[in-house]
Amino acid sequence: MLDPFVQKLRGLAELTAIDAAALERIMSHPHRYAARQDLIREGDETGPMFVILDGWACRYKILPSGTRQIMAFLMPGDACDLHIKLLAKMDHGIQALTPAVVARVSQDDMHAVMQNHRSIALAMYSAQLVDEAIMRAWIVSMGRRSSIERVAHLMCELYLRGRTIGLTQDGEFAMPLSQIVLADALGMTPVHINRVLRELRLDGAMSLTRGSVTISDPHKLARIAGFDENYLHRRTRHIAEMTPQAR
Amino acid sequence: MLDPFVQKLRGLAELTAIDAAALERIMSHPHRYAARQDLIREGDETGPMFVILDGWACRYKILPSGTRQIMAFLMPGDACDLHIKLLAKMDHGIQALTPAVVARVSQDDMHAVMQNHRSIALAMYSAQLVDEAIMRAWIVSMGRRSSIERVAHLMCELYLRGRTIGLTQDGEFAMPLSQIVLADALGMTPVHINRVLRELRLDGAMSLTRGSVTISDPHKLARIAGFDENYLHRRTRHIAEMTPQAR
DNA sequence: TAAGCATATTATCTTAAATCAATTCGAACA
DNA sequence: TGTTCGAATTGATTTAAGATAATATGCTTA
Repeated sequence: MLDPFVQKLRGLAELTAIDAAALERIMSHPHRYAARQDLIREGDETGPMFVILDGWACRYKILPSGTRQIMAFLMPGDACDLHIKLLAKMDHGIQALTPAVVARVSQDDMHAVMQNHRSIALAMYSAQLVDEAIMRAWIVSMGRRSSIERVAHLMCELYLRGRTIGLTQDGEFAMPLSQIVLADALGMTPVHINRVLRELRLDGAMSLTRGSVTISDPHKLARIAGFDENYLHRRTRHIAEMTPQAR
Repeated sequence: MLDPFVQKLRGLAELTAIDAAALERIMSHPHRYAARQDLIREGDETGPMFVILDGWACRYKILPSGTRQIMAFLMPGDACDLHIKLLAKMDHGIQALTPAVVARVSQDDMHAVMQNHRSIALAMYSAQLVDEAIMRAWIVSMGRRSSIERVAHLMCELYLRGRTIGLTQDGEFAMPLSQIVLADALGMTPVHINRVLRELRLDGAMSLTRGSVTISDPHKLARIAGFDENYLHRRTRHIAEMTPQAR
């Protein structure tokens, strides 16, 4: 398995083979989680940094009313919470959405690697800045976009993120999120998500089936979303490459 | 003027007088901005780190439709964008909401100070983690809270943040945000914000007047908001101290 | 292969918040 | 000391999305 973490960081900084080897060393002995299993819960003492190697997870919070809000999706290659040990307790939970393989890296190991490998540190800090930009984009979506724009925008984001780590093939995207999960992320009801997905399908923009998204018309989807990929801060622009026929 | 930046970081880590002096050194020569003036605009090349010394600012984005979404409020003591130079361009703007005094710290200066003052580095990383937690709390609010809960939640957050840097006195809070600005932050219309504020006033929870908030019943306000202060990761709990008569 | 259960789908009805439209208020200033 | 202009307030109407409910579909697994 080509390490998706190394693959992702390579999109943010130049990593040598030596850097990559150092990363792989601290990520040996990954743990397996079942779908719906918590990696860590709200209120738990903060622990190691997690790196998702396979499968998807999310950050989430359950409100007193019982409703859930998902605040971030974590896909292979994503790391969470560099420096988290500085805080005492988790203010939210992290849960596997599919069966997942996750490395747990101690603060000390990570610190040592970043000290000895300058470009890893740069890549990690860049990744954190991009994660913050993604959160801001979610705030913009929830505040000022209609439901169809919001769904389209999230799909554009996830497609481009998935592309970096090889989850896409032409307009096909391996995305294992149920409509219920999407609803919890977008602050909508599953019923309404379903209606919006039908509209996007009839529009010929995209269609979602169990475990997979087909982007039929990337430009239409991006237009509906008002999508501007700048916030993902990739080295090269990719919207054009969302087109199935582009190579 | 007691430096609000030092005051804030002291809430996150133990700083010696020497640490404080080092911070003050790199923040000499602050700039003045008028209300509505941009510190930096979306699309601009990334610049120095900003530290708000006086006044309020916000991170914002203008959508193609012309609507604005505010993604964060910056008050005295808040720093933005440690490491920002790793990214090429700003994906959002930062604008003064009131006349403001802002220090601009170069990446190199900040790096040097963090190298030589371990506790400053720890405080800065903690501050960044708290900023991320605040963004996540905003996502939760926008996704799953009603308009009255959202307004109440934001007020609780700002009150506690303002408290750290001395903007509050008993139940009185110097908060210079107009209803239009609040609307842009909460993803609502100014008209609806106004209706919600009336409801909160009639409820006896809080009332907002030009430049100032009076928290009449902190516990009621926190109850309406479903407010749980854990995400602000303060050393001590403060909700009780929101009560005017508490010392 | 049938049962069970989560997920998806569709229709109907309700509601929270947006939109539209006037005023009113109040600080800045000419 | 009246004028001006942005901000605040209130009412009437519309609408996007929620709530409810009734199937349908399709994996799992017994």
